Amino acid sequence: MLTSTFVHLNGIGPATERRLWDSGIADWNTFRRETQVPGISPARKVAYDADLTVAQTHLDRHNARYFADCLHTRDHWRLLPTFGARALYLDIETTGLSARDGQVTIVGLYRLGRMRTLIHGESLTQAAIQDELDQADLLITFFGTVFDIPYLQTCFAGLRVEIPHFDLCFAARRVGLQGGLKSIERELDIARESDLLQLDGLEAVRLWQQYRTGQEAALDQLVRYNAADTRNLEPLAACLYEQLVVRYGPPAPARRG
DNA sequence: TTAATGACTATCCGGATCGA
DNA sequence: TCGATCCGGATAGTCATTAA
Repeated sequence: MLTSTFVHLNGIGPATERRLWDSGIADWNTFRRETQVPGISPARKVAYDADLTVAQTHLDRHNARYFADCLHTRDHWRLLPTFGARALYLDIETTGLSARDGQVTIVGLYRLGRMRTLIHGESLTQAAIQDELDQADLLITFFGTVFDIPYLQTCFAGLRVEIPHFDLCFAARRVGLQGGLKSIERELDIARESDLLQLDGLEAVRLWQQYRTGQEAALDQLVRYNAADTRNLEPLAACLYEQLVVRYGPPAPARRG
């Protein structure tokens, strides 16, 4: 999918990219082999060839950060096959107040098949979050561009997010799935433990308050709730990716990594 | 309830093409 | 080579949506 992408080139949008695909130019190599491309002047063709060579170099070096900068966030989903193996799935819980007045209570991090839970007052530090981000190639959240990441960056000034960010909330909307994480999970038959089905973000706030008054079991349930939210982002991302490819990707023969 | 972002829409402007 | 035309990318403004 990534080597079929042309919208990162200055002056090429979705319509031109679609036209390229329809004319048989399905990937970077094919584009560069052509001596001329209809609708693109020879001078621009030379510039684009150079840009694609640079992009190929970064792809060969597995440099996801390059594509974070040159691709619109709307198109970061295209990076899933290439960088998904080293994706970091992230979900936070808070005290329920605004980022200025509140606190992060739990940070769930799922990477390489391993769940890590950072708890306020115990393991939750800026360094721990930064360490996970630095080791990942792709960040995947639900509504994280609006809520999780800005909240974390308010609580932990200087936290750097330099990797591409695939926000599943807006991806879901683009394929016609409205609603929050739980309702979309139900719609796509993504399972979670039955005793966690009734929980939501506000309940998570109450569980934290109960834990602070000494109820250890509340923390256990909160951690499991957060882990379910975080882990379920993986099958949700895969499902949404498939739908995005059908809707916005190249014709079937060109759909590769 | 608040804040912030993406989606959507309208408009503008630049670039490519084509004919004289 | 120049000018007219058209296409489409860029931009600005507005609206809808979601998180805890």
